[in-house]
Amino acid sequence: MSDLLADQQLFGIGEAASRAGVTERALRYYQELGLIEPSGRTKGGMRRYSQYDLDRVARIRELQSLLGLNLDEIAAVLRNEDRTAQIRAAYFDEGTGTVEKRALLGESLTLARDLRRTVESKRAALDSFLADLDARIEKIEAALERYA
Amino acid sequence: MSDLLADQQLFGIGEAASRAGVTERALRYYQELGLIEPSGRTKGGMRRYSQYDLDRVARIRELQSLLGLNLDEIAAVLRNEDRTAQIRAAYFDEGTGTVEKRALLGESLTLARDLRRTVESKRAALDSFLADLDARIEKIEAALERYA
DNA sequence: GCTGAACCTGCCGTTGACGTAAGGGACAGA
DNA sequence: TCTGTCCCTTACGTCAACGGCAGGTTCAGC
Repeated sequence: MSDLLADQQLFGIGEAASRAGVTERALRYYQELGLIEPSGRTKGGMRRYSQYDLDRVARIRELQSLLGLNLDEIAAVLRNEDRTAQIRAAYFDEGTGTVEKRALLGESLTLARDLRRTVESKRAALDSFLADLDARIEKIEAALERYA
Repeated sequence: MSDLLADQQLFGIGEAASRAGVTERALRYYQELGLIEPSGRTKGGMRRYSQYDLDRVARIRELQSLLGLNLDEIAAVLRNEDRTAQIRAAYFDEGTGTVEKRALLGESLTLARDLRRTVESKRAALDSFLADLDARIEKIEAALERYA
């Protein structure tokens, strides 16, 4: 149980920022835009971040650097993912009817597929870029070969 | 020969901008940063862009959106590519000695490989991102299957 | 030669994503 | 209780990548 408590560890904004690899200002800014909300606050009003929060920050950075989304678009993606989690919760709730469950799953699937399309098109572009680059490299290597 | 002339067609900044899918302001800004230089000017000083110039703009946008490079980094990449082209020219020049040629090719190869590393790491990250997403999608689909 | 559209060079404005400093409270350890 | 460090909110500053004028010039067609 002490392990469980250790797992529930909360961090101040300084520690959280350094673990997440961002600045404190960035964390406050993300919060301002509604991207994250620290899991708790001390009685005095100081932010306390959980590992879940840190993972969420990592996700934000990933969406930023990998897909080039701006923070508004990221907010939308995160809302979608939160919604999916919500759906999962309702899905496992005995009180949810079958028809309802199917609707929820369908919605969830649509959201995920939308994101997938975005990512896939990016990947395709990147692949063809890489192919071009490889062709160029091979040409140069072949030229060098002829001189070796 | 009229075909050749047609191929050499030059565009004003308005037409060039709309063809490249950017604004006139952006074209002037890229020029300010040394990313492009219109192939010519009229006697009165108006910019004239060639197809080569437009391709270069497309490349700038690609590096921007695909790799997330800023304009300074793009300037560096373009300088590298220009250098490679220069090298190719020298390479086919009879006046260039064998040792020199090999050095030029080596430099060219290094530049291309550097860029390749950047692109490849990005692709890897994107791939794992996509794999995660696919796993999520399959889970949802499986859940839906059980209800069909 | 005239006219309307396209273009020129400044140059200040804007937007997104934070940076940074001020003027205070909160907290943990001695 | 005191002290050093961490943290709070508020608010102005910054940097990249352009946007958008103003005031004058050039060009293409008639």
